[in-house]
Formats: sequence, structure tokens, C-alpha cells
Amino acid sequence: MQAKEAAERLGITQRMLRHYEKEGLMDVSRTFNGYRSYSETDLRRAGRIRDFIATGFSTREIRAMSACLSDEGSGPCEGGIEKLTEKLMHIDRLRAELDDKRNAVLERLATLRNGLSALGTDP
Amino acid sequence: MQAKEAAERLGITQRMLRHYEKEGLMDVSRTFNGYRSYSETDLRRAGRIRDFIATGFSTREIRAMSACLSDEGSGPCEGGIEKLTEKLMHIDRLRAELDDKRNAVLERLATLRNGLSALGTDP
DNA sequence: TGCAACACTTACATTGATGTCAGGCTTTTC
DNA sequence: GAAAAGCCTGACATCAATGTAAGTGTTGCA
Repeated sequence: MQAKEAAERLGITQRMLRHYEKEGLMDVSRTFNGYRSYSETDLRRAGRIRDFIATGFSTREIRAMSACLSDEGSGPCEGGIEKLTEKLMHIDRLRAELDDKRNAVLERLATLRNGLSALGTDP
Repeated sequence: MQAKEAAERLGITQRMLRHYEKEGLMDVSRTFNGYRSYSETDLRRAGRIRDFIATGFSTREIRAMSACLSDEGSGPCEGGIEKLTEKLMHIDRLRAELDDKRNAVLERLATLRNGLSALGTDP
């Protein structure tokens, strides 16, 4: 498929798609006229790149674990697991704190409701 | 504590710590001589900021959900849960694919080992 | 007292991801 | 076959996160 459709399906701009290519993250074939032609495989790869970037990885880091980008599980995906696990730790820490906070708010709300019902406002 | 120790304990540079402050993400008190003085609370806050940034959030986004940064669960942490959940989706997608890949490699290894043992190489 | 270590501020430099615009083909459509 | 819409390349612009250096005050130890 052509650039426009690919970008739309991925929810990113053509500019970003070209960027991935120029950064050596993917290799897109061209039709006779020079237009890029994205295969479904290309799409999936680009989708992974998009996710990696959205998760705070740089193209440099992503390039370093390019085995993590192909459909084929051909390589041991050098370092990929470790790096991702690290990111996951960051997320997990944040999420745990957010959850605590959310629970605190919920509790406060519950207490408030209890207080009200204790006053006989509720059956 | 002073800047150096704070930075070391957080595993980041003083420069970044100052950056958080200038970006309005945190407010650090000073001692009489003008030196920054980080409290444990400050450290925790800075740690969260560090994690948010490491997870791909911009200072702009973080500022927008500053309620997620305080120790106190005083606010509903506007938007924080949603944004984090979104990031989590990105990570989860990647991790699922990585896990698949890792399993494929493990399986291949297992098959290989089986093949060898079938040859009687193993007791 | 004087040096070493640390702080502070300000300003410029860099790197990365994206946006945007220009100039020039190709394809489609009326 | 001419206009409209898509694609391409390349250059320049921007914003954010960091690095780094310059110039200066402070603290502490020998």
C-alpha cells in the first residue's frame, strides 16, 4: 500500500514513517515509479517502532535491538527483553503509586458516604 | 540534603534536577546561602518525575497532571490514569510480542536438545 | 590562609523527533 | 490535456531533554 494509507492505519504521519526508514529502522521497497510500497509486514514492523518510540526508546536504542522488530523470532532479540523490563519497572513504579492514590481517593469517598448514611440519610 | 547527594540517590544529574524545577514540576527550598535543600518528599517527587520522563512523558504532560506527583493523594490525579494506561498499552503490546519471540527461541532450543538426546547423546 | 570540593546562575550547544515548506515528478479524474 | 491529489527529496524550523562551560560565591579541611 502507499504511504498515505500506511500512515493512516498506523495513526502516525508519513513524515514519521520516512524518519524510521532514514534512521535505518526499516527498509521499504519501492514501485517502479519510486513510490514507497508498504507490505503488511512493513506495517507491523512500523507499528512496533511506533510503540517503542512512544514508550520512550530512541531510534538509536531501537536500532540496537533490531531483532525485536522483525516478524520472525529469528534472533534472541539482544538486550530487548532487558531494556523493556527496565522500562516496565518505571511504569510499574508509577502505576503502583497511582493506584495507591486512586484508592486513597476512593476510600475518602467511601468514608464520606458512610458518614452520610450513618446520619440516616440512607435506608 | 544537597544537590549532589539528591542526584546520586536518584541516579540522575543535578542538571536534570534543576531542569525539573525550572519546568515548574517541583519546588525546592533553599538554605540561607542559596543552596537547594532536598527533603525526602522532594526526592520522592523527583523520582516520580524521573520515572514519568523515562517512560516517555514530556514535562508538559507531567505538569498537566501534577496531582500525580505529590505524596498526598489529594486530587483525583487528573488524566494521569488514562495517560499511563495508554503508555501501558504500548508496553504491553511490545512485551507480548517479545515474549512470543522469546518463547519461539526457547522452543527451538528445546527441539534441538531433544534431537540430540534422541540420538542417545544423553542417558 | 589557601586550596579543594561543591553550589549557583546563565547561556550556548547538541541530539532527537516532528513539523513544514519548496520544487518537482506521477497518477487520476473531469 | 489540464487540474487536483499523491509521492519524493531536501532543507530549515522547533521543542524538549541534556550536556557543558564560564564566572562566581561558600564550605571545610589542612
